[in-house]
Amino acid sequence: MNTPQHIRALIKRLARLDAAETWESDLNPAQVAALDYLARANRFSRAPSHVAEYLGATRGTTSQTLKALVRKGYVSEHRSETDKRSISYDLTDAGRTLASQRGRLLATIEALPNTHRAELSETLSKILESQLAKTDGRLFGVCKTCTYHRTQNGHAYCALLSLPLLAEETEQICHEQVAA
Amino acid sequence: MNTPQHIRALIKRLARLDAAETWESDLNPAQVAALDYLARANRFSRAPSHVAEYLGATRGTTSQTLKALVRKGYVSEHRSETDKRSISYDLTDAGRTLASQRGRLLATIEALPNTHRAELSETLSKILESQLAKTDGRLFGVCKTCTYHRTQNGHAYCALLSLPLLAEETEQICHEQVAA
DNA sequence: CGCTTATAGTAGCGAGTCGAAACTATTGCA
DNA sequence: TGCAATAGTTTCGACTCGCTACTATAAGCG
Repeated sequence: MNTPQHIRALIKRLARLDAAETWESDLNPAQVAALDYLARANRFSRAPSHVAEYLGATRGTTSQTLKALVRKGYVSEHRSETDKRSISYDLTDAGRTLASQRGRLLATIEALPNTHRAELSETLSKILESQLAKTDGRLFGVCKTCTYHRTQNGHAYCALLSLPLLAEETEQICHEQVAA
Repeated sequence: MNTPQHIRALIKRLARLDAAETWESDLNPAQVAALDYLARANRFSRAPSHVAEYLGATRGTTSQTLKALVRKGYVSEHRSETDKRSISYDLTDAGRTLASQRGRLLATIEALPNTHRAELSETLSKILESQLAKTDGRLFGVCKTCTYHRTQNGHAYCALLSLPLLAEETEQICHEQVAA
């Protein structure tokens, strides 16, 4: 019972059952997925197009989902000064509260022994990387694991954008991230 | 990077990107999930309520999805003689063809080394079992791994339904399955 | 036996997702 | 200066989703 078919079925069912749980709140699965992404992404990666690429959806669809989150008060829109086309979405307090809620799947994963978690993380990461390679998708990895991440006398710095970074920002998802 | 949050995100993103791929066919993700279940389930487990429970959806929603599959010609309806309320869905040839198509995720999993596949299968199964225990959900495991599965002079037999089974049926999903 | 309750499946509703295509407003490049 | 690329939005039709209300059949029990 470790056929590829079986493993795929496990991944899909796990995700599906988790998504079904989501209807208990006032957000649907797509809205939860978007909110969850925004909660983990840095300030350069919270535009509709970034959410769309991360979720594998079109910009049009994502635009609607984001508007729904604004309407429900979990997220706020901020237009950029430098590029007047682009928009960034920030979580509101309500959004942060909702995003930090635990959920069954997380609790189950937490209960796993450390060694299993490490193996699981490793294997799933490999699978994701292979999948993304096939579609020219980006990894959306964490800032501090990026080739462009630098540290100068205790301060983090992005060599791609030529900008200083806050310590907590280096733990966030960046759409520009390239594995070191 | 093997925090529970990260692992959950990996599972959900993998499933989401795989679901996005299904729009390339003329079936949407829910329809593919239902078709995929029907392709793997035995003759006692292909009713709308079984599909609904497996997918974590309501009977109403599942009913519509199944009707869509009938309309598109991938599945056919069969009413039971013994219980006139119940219906079973069978795949048509077109349905079987579609269900056997490979897809990127499957190919990626196939490319994994055997040991990693075994570990992955084991850990994901544990997670799924924990999740199902929390919601009183059924495992929908394979017939031959069930407590009620018997073998009498080379022939398979179900001790719950008191019925003889075909060899290939013992490899299929059964909604009554209880892990031995 | 008949009556009540449980079960199996369905229809219709309103909100929202989904991709696709057409559209506006910027920005960037030649 | 002009034209192409980019960022985001709108609208469309098909569909999912949970929900409630409904029909038909079956099963339990007095």
